[in-house]
Amino acid sequence: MPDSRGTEPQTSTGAEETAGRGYPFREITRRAQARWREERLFELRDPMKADRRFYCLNMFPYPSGDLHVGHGRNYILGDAVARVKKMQGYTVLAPMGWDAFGLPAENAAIANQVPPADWTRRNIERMKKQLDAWGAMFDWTREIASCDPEYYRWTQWIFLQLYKRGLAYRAKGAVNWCPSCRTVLANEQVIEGRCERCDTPVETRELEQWYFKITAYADALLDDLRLLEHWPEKVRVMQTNWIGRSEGATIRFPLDGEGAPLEVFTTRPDTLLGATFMVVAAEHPLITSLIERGRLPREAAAFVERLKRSRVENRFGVETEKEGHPTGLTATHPLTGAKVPVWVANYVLMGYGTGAIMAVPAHDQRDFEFASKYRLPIVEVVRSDSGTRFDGTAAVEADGRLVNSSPFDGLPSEEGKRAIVAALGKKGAGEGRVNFRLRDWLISRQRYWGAPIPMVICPTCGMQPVPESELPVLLPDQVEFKPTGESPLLTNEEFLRATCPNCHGPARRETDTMDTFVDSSWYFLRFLSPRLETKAFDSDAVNRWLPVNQYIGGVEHAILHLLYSRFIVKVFRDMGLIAFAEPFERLFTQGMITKSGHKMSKSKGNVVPPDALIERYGADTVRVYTLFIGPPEKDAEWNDRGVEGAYRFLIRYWKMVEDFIALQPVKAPGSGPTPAWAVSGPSRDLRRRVHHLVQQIGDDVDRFHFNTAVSGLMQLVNAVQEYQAAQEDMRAPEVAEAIDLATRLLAPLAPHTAEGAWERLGHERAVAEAPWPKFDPKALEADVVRLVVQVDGKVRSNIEVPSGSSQEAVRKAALADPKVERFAQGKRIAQVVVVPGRLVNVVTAKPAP
RNA sequence: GCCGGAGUGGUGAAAUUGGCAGACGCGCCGGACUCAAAAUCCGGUGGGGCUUAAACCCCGUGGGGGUUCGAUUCCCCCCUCCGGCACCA
Repeated sequence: MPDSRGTEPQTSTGAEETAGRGYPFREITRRAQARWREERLFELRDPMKADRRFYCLNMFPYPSGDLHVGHGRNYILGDAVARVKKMQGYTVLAPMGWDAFGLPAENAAIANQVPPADWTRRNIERMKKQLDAWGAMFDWTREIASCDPEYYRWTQWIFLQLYKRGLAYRAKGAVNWCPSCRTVLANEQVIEGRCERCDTPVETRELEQWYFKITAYADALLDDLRLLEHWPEKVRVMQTNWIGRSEGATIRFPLDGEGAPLEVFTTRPDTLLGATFMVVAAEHPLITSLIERGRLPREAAAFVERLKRSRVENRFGVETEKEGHPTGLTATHPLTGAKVPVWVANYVLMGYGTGAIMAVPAHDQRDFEFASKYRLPIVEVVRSDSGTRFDGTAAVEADGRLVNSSPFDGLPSEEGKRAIVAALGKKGAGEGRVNFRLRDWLISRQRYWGAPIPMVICPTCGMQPVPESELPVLLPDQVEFKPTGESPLLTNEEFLRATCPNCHGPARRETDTMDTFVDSSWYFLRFLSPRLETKAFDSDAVNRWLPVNQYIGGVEHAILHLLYSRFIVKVFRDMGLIAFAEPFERLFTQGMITKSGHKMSKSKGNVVPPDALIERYGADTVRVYTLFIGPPEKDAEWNDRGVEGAYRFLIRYWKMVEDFIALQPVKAPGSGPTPAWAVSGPSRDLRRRVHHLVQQIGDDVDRFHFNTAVSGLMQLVNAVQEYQAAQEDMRAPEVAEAIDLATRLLAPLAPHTAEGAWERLGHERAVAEAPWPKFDPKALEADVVRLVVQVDGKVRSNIEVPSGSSQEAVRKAALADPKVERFAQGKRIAQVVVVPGRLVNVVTAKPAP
C-alpha cells in the first residue's frame, strides 16, 4: 500500500558531530543551490535557438510518496550526464515530470477517503523536495504531470487519432483480469501469470475492451531495433523475444462434415507429410460450435469444461501432463488425402497462431509425448545429415533431408519448406505466413484515476468519438471511492450523461480510463512545449530536439514503456507529425540498489531513505557514494560504511583546496598566461599524473563508468596529497593546475562541493558553466619509460629506457638485465618480443625432448 | 527447454585493442596522537613456500582443454548464479 508519510531525518545530533572537520557542506550546499536557481543555469529558454543540443531524460517517476537511494541512482546519473554535457558546451534539456495517474492513488482514496488528486499532489511536492535535495538540476519550468487536464487532454487526443486511423478498436476476447486491482491488464503487465503491480495471480475473462493495434507495427518495431545500436543488448533481445516473430505457413485441412476447413500455423511446413493428427485448443471456435450443436463426444465436452474452468482461475498454471480427447472429427490431409483424427488437448493454446496445430510426433517433442500416450501413429519425415534419425524414443527436431514424403523425398529441409508451401498454394490449401507472439495492447482500465477514454455510447448511433473540440473529457471530482471494485466513475450520474456527437440525442459516456502506459508513451514530446494549448506538442521543436540523446531508467521498463513509446512514435511519424522513427537514441538501464540482499520495499522494511543521509553527510557524499558503489548498470548492495568513505574523500578534497588557498593570495588558477611548466622533478611528475587522470576520468565519464571516474578523482587528490607530504612547493603552478582540474572534474559528480571550492578559488562564473577539462598531451610525455620485462611470458623485471628508444636498444637493455640473464641462463633465446611503451618478452627455446 | 548476462582477495570492485591481475574504496592488522574513546594521520594487507630479515621462488581471475611469445580478455566443452521468454506449434 502506498504511504504518504514523509520520512523525516531522525538524528540531528549525529549530524552536528560530523558536520565539522573544516568541510561546511551544509553552507556549501545551500549556497550552490541558491546560486544555480538564481542564475537559472539549467533552464532551457528557447528550444529553437540552441545549436549544440543534448536532451538528457530520466524516466519520469510515479509519485508514490517517497524516494529511496535506489531511485536516487537514476537521477544522480542523469544529473551527472547533464552537467558534463553542459560543461562540454551543449545546451542541455533535462526536464522532469510525473507519471501521475495510477492505481495507488485510487487505493489510497478508498482507504482514507482522500481524493486521488490531493494525494498525488502532496506526493509530488514531497518528491520534488527530495530531488532538489540531491542537487539534481531539472528544468522545473517544464514540469508536467500526466494527471493534469492540460496533459491528459492530449492523451485523449492521441486516442482519437488512433481511433480515426483504425488503430484503436473495441473487441471482445479473453483478457487478463487482476482480481485484486479489479481491472483488466495488458499482456505486458502479466509477469509469470501474476499482476505486475500487486503480484496477484491473474484470471482469464471474456470481456469487451479497448485495444491499440500495436501488432500493425510488429515488423517495424522489430526491424528498427537494429537502429538502436546504443541500447543495451539485453533490452533489444527482450523486445525481440516479446515480439516473437516466426516464419512458417498456414495450412488448411478440410474437415469431414464441416463447412470450414481447420487452419493451423506451423514453422515446419516441411514436416507436413509427418502430420498424423490434429490438435485444437479448448477455446477454439470449432469446439464451441461442436458443443453448441451437441456434437462433441461427452468425454471431450467434460474435459473442455474442466479445462476452461481451471484456466479462469489460473490460465498460466503449469499443466505438465498432456491430456486430450478425440473430437470425433476427421480432417483430410491436403496433400496425401489421408484421414487424420482431430483431438482437443491442453497443450495447445488459443492465444498463439490459430489455436490449432498439425501434430508431427516424430519431430516435435510435445506431439511425440501426446502420440505416445494415446498410441497415435508416428511417421519419420526428416533425417538429419549427421545421421541422427528418429528411433522411436524421442522426437528429433533437426534439419536434414525429407524422407517418407513422396514426392519431396531427398530435399533439404529449407527447400522442402518452399516446395511444400508451393504445392499447398496450388491447391489453395495454404501459404507462407509470418506469425507474431505480440498481441494488441489492451488499454482500457476499469478504474477512476486515469485519462477517460473519449467515447460515448449512443443507443441509436453506437460507439461515437468525442469531438476534439470538446476535449478534455474531465475526470469528475464528485465520485465515491468504495471497495466494491466498481469504477468510481459509475457513481457520478452527471459524468455518465452525455450527448451523442452524431445525433445529439442522450447517450452514455464510456467509463473506462486509459492504461497509464498510454500517458507515458508520449510525455518526452511534451517537454519541448509543456504549456502549448493548441497541440499535443510542437513538431518543429520536437524534430529539433529528438530523438532523446540519453534516456536513463530501470530495466523493468524494457518491454512495457519502451515498446509502447516506440509504437506511438511510429504512429506519429506515419501521421507526419514527427520526422524520426525512434524516440530514444541512447538508453541506459541502471541496476537496482539492494539492501540486505533484497530490492528495497516498504513491506520488507529495508528502505534506505536519502533524507537522513543527506542531513548527516551532505548531498554530495550521497552522490559520490552512489556513483562509486559499482558499475551503474549492475545491481549493487548499499553499504553505510561505503558512505563514510565517500565523505572522507570529500573532506580530503576540501582540505586540499583550503591548504592551497591558505598558502597564497587568492587568484583564479588557470587564468592568465600559461605558466612555465617544470621540465623535470616532482612538479613535472605531478603534472604527468594529473593529466593521465584527466584523460582517464574523461573517458570514464563518456562511457558511463562513473565508479572509476570517482576512483580517478580520489587518485588525483592522493597525488596532490603525496606531493604535499613530500614537502614539495605547494606554490608551484602545477599544484594550482591540479586543483583547478580536479574541481572541474568533480563538478558533475559532487556539484555543491565543487561549486563552493570554485568560488573560494576566486572564480566569478559558476563551475557548472566552466569548460570540461582536456588533458595536455605534452604533459603525458616522459623522458624515460618503464617497461615490463618478461621471460617466457612471466614478469621477471623492469627496465627504464629513454622514450623513443629503438626496438634494438630496448632489446639490448632487456637482455642485459641481470634477472633476464639468470632466467635465460643455459637456454637459447629464440625470440625477443618488444611491445613499444609496454613490455619486452624474452622467449627461450624449448629444451629438445 | 530456448535466448541473454555474469562468475576476479575478507568485501564493493578495477584492468579501453590480448601485454605488470587486484587500481580506488570498505573492512581488518600494526603504529602515532589521546587519561581514554571517537575522529584524524602513517604503515601493512591474494594464497603458499623459504628466510633472523631483506631478497627470492611457486600458485592464483568458476572447472577442463585450446590458440598465442603472452589470456581475466579470444575459441571449444562443462559447472554455478542472475535476468528474459516458455507446452509459442
